[in-house]
Amino acid sequence: MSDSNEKIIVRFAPSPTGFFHVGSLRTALFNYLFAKQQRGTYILRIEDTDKERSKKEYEDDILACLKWLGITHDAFYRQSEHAEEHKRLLKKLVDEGKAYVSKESEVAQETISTKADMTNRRESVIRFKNPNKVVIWNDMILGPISVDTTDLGDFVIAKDFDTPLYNFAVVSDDTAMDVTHVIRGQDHISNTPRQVLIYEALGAQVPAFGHIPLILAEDKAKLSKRKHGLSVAVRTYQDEGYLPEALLNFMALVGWNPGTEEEIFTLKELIDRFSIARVQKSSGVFNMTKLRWVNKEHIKKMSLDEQCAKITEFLDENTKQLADREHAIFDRIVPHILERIEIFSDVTKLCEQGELAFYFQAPTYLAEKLSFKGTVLSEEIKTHLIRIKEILENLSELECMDIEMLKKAISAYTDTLPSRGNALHPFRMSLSGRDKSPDPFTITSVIGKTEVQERLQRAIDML
RNA sequence: GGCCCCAUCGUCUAGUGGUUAGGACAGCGGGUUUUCAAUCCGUUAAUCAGAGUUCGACUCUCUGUGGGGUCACCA
Repeated sequence: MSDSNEKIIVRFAPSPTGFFHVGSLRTALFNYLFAKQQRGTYILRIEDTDKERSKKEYEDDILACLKWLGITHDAFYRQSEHAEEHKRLLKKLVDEGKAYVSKESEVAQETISTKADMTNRRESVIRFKNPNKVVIWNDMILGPISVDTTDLGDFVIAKDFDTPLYNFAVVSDDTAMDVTHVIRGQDHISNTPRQVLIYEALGAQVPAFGHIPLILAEDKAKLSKRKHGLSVAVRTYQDEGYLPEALLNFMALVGWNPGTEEEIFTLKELIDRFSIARVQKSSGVFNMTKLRWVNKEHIKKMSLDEQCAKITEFLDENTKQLADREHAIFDRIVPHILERIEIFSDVTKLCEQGELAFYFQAPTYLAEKLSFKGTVLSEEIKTHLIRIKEILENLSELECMDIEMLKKAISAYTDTLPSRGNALHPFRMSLSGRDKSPDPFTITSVIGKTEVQERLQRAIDML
């Protein structure tokens, strides 16, 4: 553990070998929260030592996603920028006899496992001289862990002096950057003993380690590619209209809780409440349904302007044009759209399923649809619709826009009927033309008295 | 298989020897509703198993079982 007056330095070190993954996102988040809460430094370091697999495209994706999420770093490095330092330390270890250049030709035949590709193997590599001791560290999350490194053998730390491998490069960089706390996924536990050995060989201060639980798919298998329609790429959550803070909020909640019954947090609130001691030991399942719920809670907290802007962004072309032309109507639909979505791409679905069009344009439908449950005679329906039209006639435009007032006026009539549905169903159908839609009072409050009168008349004419 | 880690409702979790084992999401039921959505109320559901320690174990110990991670000249 560190002194309380020692400044905390953490890093998030993704390798740009794939699109930014939600699992990595949580590692970044926990590092960020831990650092920010204690006024420490959060470093972003791109681990690009694997020249074959690293791509600029992936680095750009990581950076863009992090920016979208609002996880801002205090310092930025690429591991490849530190080649000289890696080389220097590698030479130092070899000079001190703590590592050695190993000729592989003799050992090759027996050592090579089936998955290793013989053609890519070199005739010499740099191996770490394993002191074969028991390494113990007190994990910030898991508690004491001890591993006998004897069976690790003299593991390879570099292909040559210019090509360090992961375990060595990480220790070299973390040392150079004075990283005090290494927070990473539990899939790194098995790397830790090797790294501790390297720290000790370098005579460097060993940082504190905290291995956070992994995130699993619904079938409890590793979160990989597209499973159960769930994507692992952070980018897709942005594309689908999730709010960055909602995603962060949800990710924080799998593997951590504040110890209270609060569940919805802004990034700022997460920083205030976070505690590494309350991080879970066991892995958690990524539950998309709950994510959607969290997202909806965050949507509710947005300002009306923000909500409008976001909805507009996800309108399909056709609806967007209608909304532009009739923005007064659009403004009035917004609260009703909000009721029907959990993520903003739901808005696009609403458009595609025709659940918004009737607000802008009179619907077309079959006359028989006007009959409630198909049992009411046209003559009766006609009577009801004419009556409703008359009631509206006596209401002001303003009264029609007030759902409660309107409902009261119409109910005065429909409540006298044996079945209100006989009148209210055709009323609603004449306005929306759909089997399932918002109620006629809501629609009236959006489209206004005149338009309703017209639609009512069209229905009456159809009967 | 070796090594390491983990284990409370379907899922995320609270709980740190004595609780009717709490909350949230989902589910189910109901209220409100012409319908859908939304909303409100209610409700089903869990301590992996077996020993031990103890007056008393979800909680401590051991064993078993189950799940996961890792065993690269990737990171």
